[in-house]
Amino acid sequence: MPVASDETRDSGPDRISEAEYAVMEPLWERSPLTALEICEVVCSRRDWSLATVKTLLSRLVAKSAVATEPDGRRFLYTPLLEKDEYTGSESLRLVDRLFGGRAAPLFAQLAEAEALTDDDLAEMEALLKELRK
Amino acid sequence: MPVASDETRDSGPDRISEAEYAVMEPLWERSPLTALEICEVVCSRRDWSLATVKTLLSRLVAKSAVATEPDGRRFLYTPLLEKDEYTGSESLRLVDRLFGGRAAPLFAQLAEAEALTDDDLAEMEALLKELRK
DNA sequence: TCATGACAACTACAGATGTAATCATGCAGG
DNA sequence: CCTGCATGATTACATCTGTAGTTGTCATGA
Repeated sequence: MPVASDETRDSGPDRISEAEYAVMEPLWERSPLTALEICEVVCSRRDWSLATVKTLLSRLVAKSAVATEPDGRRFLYTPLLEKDEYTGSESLRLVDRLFGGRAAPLFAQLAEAEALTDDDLAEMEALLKELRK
Repeated sequence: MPVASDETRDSGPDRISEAEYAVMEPLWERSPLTALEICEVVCSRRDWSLATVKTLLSRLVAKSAVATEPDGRRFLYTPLLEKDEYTGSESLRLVDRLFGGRAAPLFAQLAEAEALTDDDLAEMEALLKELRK
């Protein structure tokens, strides 16, 4: 018979919150980092205390979004969830939820909000050309 | 001196949650609607009770996202927040948070996730042509 | 050796969110 | 006239989120 499943459920792809995302950012820039190094980056931007960063880090560890590696006294944190994985799934979620899975209306919205820079237009044009080839 | 500000703060553009969004959808399709009519649309999809829909409606009213108009015994609900307003600001938020305000990387992500249909590509191409004119 | 300081772990707590049950009230039918 | 259904209002409650304070532990320098 199979081993009785212990409580450490794999939990699937737990969504990470906005505050947690802020903690991931420095890790995506460079890793591994200590809690203090992460705080140096985000605590000023968000006016957080080091304790807050640590709480968020432990939640991220619980969600298997970052890994820890002991380094003597402290821990080094490394992202497990890749940035592209995250931005990709969030983007898909938005398109699905708000635009019925169609990307064109999203694009139209952004255009209407004048959120498209000339650079964006140029890059997208290039991308489109590539895709239709 | 200025009038002492009373407690009814205008509260600004309160964000609406995902569940609340589900209640807005039928209203954007057709309005005004009664709570029951809304439930007929969403309660099956989300496996909700009528009570849940009513709670969400009252939260939306509190956030000034929908308006009520008495109709004898019950209320008729009408959206105040327009769909485009919502999808637009959500889209902007996503682009800002995840892609530093640039839309091109978002589309690159979607392309990579193969979330762009041929129709999307065609529509976007047309729109691009329009925008660069 | 002993106090200090640096960390991670644990605890806290208010507000938002998801999901409803219960309360109150007024109209419609007997 | 009274009672029951329909409907909004009020209350409930668990979980998630944002934001920390407090505790326990160890290593290091006096």
